[in-house]
Amino acid sequence: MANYWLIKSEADCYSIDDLKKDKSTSWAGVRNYQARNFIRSMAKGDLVLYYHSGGTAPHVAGIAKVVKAPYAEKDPLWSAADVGFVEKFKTPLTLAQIKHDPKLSGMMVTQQGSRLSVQPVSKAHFEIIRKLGTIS
DNA sequence: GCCAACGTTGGC
DNA sequence: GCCAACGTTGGC
Repeated sequence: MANYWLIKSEADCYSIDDLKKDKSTSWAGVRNYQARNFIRSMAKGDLVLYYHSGGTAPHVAGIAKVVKAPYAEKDPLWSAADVGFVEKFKTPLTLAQIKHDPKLSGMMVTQQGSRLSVQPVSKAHFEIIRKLGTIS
């Protein structure tokens, strides 16, 4: 069964445009045990919300997918997975909008102090966000 | 740039 | 094993 995730990146560090240009990238360097465990739960084909943190209005910028199952980094304590570009949203969905939408309540990213850079997302939430981001 | 929230480190 | 100090994240 496919799972859904949300991964964070600072837009001026590695944005969805960078991912689009590169086609895919190795999602490595996560140094948080909870986030690492989520990475290890990823499977090829899982869909991923690509979230830009930082900036004036943090937002979900588009969709990526797991293109290579998780593997150990050089240091076997940590894991990485490869994610590929799927689509960039016509209308990025801001964190404010997510918080405001009752259908999206309970998402981990809206909870205070959630600093996890890799988070699970429910199928329902994923599909709502994809729909909202894709309409022009 | 500020600061609250959170995770990690390290002395005891 | 506790907890204070410290570093980092990330919204605002």
